[in-house]
Amino acid sequence: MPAYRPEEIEKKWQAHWKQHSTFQAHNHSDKPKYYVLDMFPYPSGAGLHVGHPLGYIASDIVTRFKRLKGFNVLHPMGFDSFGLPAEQYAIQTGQHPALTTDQNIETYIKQLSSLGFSYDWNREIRTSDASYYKWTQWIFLKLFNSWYNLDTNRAEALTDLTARFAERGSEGVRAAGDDGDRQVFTAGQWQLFTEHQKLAAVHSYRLAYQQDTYVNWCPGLGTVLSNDEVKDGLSERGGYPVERRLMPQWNLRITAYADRLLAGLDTLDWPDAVKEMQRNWIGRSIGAEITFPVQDHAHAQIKVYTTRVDTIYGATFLVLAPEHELVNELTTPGQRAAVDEYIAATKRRSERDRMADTKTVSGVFTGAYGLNPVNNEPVQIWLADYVLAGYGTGAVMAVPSGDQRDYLFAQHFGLPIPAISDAQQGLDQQADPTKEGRYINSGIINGLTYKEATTKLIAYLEEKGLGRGKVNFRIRDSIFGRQRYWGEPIPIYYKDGTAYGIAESDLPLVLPEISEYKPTETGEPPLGRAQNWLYRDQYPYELSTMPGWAGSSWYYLRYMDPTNEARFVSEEAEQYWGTVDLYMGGAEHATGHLLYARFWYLFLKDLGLVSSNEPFQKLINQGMILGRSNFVYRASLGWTAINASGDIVSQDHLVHPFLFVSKTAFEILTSPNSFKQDSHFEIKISEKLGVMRDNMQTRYPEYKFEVEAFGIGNNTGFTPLHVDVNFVDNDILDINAFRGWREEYNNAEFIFEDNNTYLCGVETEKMSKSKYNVVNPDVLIGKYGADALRLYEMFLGPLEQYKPWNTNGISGVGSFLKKFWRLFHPEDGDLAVTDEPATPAELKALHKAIQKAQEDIEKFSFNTSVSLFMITVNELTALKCHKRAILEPLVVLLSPYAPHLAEELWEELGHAAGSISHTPYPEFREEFLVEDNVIYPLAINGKVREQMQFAAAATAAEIETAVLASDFLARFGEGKSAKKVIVVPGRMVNVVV
RNA sequence: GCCGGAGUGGUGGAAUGGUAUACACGAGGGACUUAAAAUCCCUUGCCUUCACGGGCUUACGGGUUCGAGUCCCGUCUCCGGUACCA
Repeated sequence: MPAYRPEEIEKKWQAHWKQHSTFQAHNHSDKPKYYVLDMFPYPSGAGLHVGHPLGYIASDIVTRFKRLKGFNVLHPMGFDSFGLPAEQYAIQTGQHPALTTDQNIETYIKQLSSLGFSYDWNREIRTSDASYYKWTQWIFLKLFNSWYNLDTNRAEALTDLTARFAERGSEGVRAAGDDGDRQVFTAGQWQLFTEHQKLAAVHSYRLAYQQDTYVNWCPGLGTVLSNDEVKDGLSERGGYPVERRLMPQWNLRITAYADRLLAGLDTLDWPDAVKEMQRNWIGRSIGAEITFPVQDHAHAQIKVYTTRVDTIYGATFLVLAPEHELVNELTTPGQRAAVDEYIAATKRRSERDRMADTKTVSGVFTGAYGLNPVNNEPVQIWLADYVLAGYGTGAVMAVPSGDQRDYLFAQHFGLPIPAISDAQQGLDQQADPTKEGRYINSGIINGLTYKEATTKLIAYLEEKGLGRGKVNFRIRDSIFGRQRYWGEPIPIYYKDGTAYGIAESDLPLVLPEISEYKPTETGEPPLGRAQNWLYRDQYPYELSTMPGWAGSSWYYLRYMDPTNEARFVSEEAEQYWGTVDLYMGGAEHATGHLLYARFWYLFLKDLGLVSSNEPFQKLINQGMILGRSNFVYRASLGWTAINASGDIVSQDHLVHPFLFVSKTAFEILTSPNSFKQDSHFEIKISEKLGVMRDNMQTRYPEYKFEVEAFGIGNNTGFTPLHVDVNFVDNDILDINAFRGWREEYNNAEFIFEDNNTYLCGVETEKMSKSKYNVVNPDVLIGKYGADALRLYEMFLGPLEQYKPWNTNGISGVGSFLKKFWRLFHPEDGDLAVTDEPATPAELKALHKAIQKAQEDIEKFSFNTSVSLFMITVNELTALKCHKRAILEPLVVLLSPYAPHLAEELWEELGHAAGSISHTPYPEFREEFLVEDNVIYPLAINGKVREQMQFAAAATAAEIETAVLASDFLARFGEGKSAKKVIVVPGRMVNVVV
């Protein structure tokens, strides 16, 4: 084998691995197991850019390393293949989303294979396959047929609940969810219920239930979105406006698990940022629910939720959400018109306006008064849209001296702001939420501290039946339906308007074919178009489909046993593989997927179907690779054309050439204080304009032209435009490629740098098509090989960090691989590895590498291991080392990073093809690192002055004596004497003077 | 606002409290070549000096320490997340 030719050896080994299923993981093994999971990709039409494989490369390195360390590694890949983009495309083109999805998956598999990833492709799954979504539907039915028992703190079968109803009625059942929605009945009444009535009574207990819910409705996409799919009031996909709307929806009762989801976080080895995001998302707060009677309305009561009961004497008014159920009843005739108008105005405001506009204070007085339960003081009842209907009770007691938002409201509407603590300060300026000091103006808690007051008030309110301590969560039940086609059908049918789950034996409920993917004319979801789509030929099915996160909430379990037709995963497989040991993926899933998947896992655990508490033990977020955009600077030119009779004519029909100025020219010409000495660019421009004018003259001889450049000396005359980074090398523009890019640039003219190149501007931005900064891995693999790309992505910097992509550096790892190759093939000829014994220097280089390579992988510090390999190869090259004893272990060390190269060299060294993947990792032997002598830096007061060599065995005292006996102090001590000598054995000596 | 993370050469970045700037890119110079590519060698934090050398430097200001990029306190900037959550 002559020179290093990645294109040949990479294809060869990829084919070998595929043909021999080299990376197949077995469900029975004596080896310890290790499960490495990549986050489930959605196969988008754009394919992969260089940012995508970052995490896959890292996880593949870990996978291959663990195999060498003797683990049975599960490292699967599959596709989250239901989803919006394919469906949007289907609506536009009429093409079935399954088709485009399949094509996209093929592209993904091709690209992933070309990077040399060691997936067990025999376990590939796709969420849109009926054999997979059968089990997603099955889990849904389990949720549908379960309730959450607060006494046992776990999900239980609904049949247990109905048995209990039959025996004892609804009395004493403590279930997760809102008891306000539930009926109260005796066992006798239950037994007299019709089937219909029973189902209605039971519905509000289910973990999957249908309810009128305020949703994020996105008219642009024709569907509802979950909170984590909405960013700044716009849909995350497509950027369409989103509005609040009350609609019947399927929901999953994730709130039942809020406490366990929160507590479980403490057991996980995850980035703090992700854990913190989940904590905030769950949003547990400890407070109290307090009832305010309403003046002149004997039956009306307003319940508020507060985390600061201690401030109740400062509550001078109440604020209800505009949607609050008592609004109508409480509004006095005098305020009726104002209230109606306010509610109407609130509805008109989109969610986005409401979020954008948190500064303006708005609200309206209802005319009614509540009574503060601790002192019977009347307090005004207001409406304002800063109070959310969905959180707490939809009503707050406003304490203007303690809460800034209440303060602003009170100030705006001229309501009183009484102080409640002797520690509050600056109340003429702003609220002070302090918990310090003693209470004042506060009835029974005057003089008490925060802690004392809270305890006393809760006891007092509980005794009077007007309040109780309560824990609240910010998290809401998850909406579990989309008014879309391309998703799992929800396995529900309706009989006389009542929802039934279909029989498990009838699963899967296959997604029917339809003629068009749009909603029906009557506004039903696309599934309304399905012909004769009825359960058992008579009952209509639910028409919404599951959201994107349904299939991805349990996929990691299916990989353990992907083809099982009898069970979602066999007990054996689940017990062998357990949970994911390393989960690699992006931080964007922090509050969506990662929370839903944990929820489903806990639910399955309650049903006894899985054996642990948390599905993902260790999580690593790979940072995003940002694009490096290049810019050209277009000059604004003013053309004048004059015809034969001397009139200025319109030029719409003429083609004008563009003029682009290089970066330095742009910077000088747009700088407001450019001086005359920099004016050579202006001269260049006016010369160039002359040439351009002459060219126009030649092209359109019927006119006379004048042209000038606008805006020199400020920023208006030049427009920075993104230029495709593929036309740019080291920020130098390829003029010919650029001219050929677009027709209108064919005749473009340029003002160059002084070295006659066109230098582009640079900025770091997200990688995206529209910014022309997307770098395609296929191109780089073609040029440098997959091994080089793998190494380079790791070499860029710490895995978790966000970092800009710059293709320039890849040549460095390219030459490293060639150097590595040359250790084996010095003359670019046949293998020249010798069996000579290794020298101590060579052994030291090798064992340093073995030690550090392992440490680095265990710390997920891949960038430093690449540097380490470079250093090792530089050392061995300098030592002219071509010895098997050194190179053979070194190939194994490198193999997780550059597997193709390693396989090839391994085979050349005489090993069976493909066997490097399961060979043992070289053993580190410390004795090779031991040196006879150590060079110590000598410092005066911490400042290093020179070096001195000592025997490695020398004691601190010996070194101190030797240093003081030398002329070191005389030369650097500035005549002072040593006060103290610090000797750090093996490291350094510091003399204090 | 709140919660995370990060500030080190022209660039990406390295550094168990112990010689800051490893490794790589880029740049400059040289060798080989008819030439190019490839490859190899030298220089490359900043200031100062003909040179030897000297001084300064890890966002900024303090502190702890024999010794701080690293630990502590304060400030600033950037990035990510989140937000009328009562």
